[in-house]
Amino acid sequence: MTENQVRDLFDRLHAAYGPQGWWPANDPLEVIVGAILTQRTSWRNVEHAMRDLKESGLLSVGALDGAVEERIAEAIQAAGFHNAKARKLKTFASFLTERFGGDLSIMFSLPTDDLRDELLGIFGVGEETADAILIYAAERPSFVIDAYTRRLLGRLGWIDGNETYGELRALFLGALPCDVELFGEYHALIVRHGKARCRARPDCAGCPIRPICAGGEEIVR
DNA sequence: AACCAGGAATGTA
DNA sequence: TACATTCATGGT
Repeated sequence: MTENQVRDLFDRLHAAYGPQGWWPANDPLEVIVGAILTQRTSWRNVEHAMRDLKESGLLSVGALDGAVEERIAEAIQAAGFHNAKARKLKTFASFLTERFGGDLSIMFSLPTDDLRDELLGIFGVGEETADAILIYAAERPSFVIDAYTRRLLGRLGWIDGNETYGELRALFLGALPCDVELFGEYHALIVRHGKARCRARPDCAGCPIRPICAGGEEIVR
């Protein structure tokens, strides 16, 4: 995967689908909650769970920190893995409360690298979730590598499937100008493309980013 | 009706 | 480091 390929792919996706305006949430906390809820889960189910969570009055740092895990789990049941995710949400809220007085803007005032390390130290926040929070909630430059990204790059024949998360992230960051909006749009476009086309059509028939996406084996996942 | 969806933690070797 | 298991709902 060359740097030119990375830049060219963005241009094709952007030409095909236009601006995406991600993340689909109203405020930074909703981005974080959504990022945790969507782990290995369809966005449709996440929207359902977010609605129920809000209607239960639990969509705030204070409410999540104060609520018992079982009540959170009940509210987010539609998202799947609800017990595990309830623990993650409560852990995040508790961490934020103890360490930063429950104020997201204080945590987000950390330098980007330190902020990423802090996020990765929180139970339930892995690399993808941390990068999603960095870009879409904290508005810091980073890049999200997810299943859609690996699937697309594999189908394009640009990767062999053994690359680590950090390696792929570094490839994108190294090939592009450091621009939060660009990074956010790029990932959103990859997801959009994955949902719209390549998943439904294994042979990539009618793929809007042809000719670079023109069939081939689905190598990863 | 099997298959999959915008992962992460934990345990084993 | 590398790989398996667990967590669980809802749409197609």
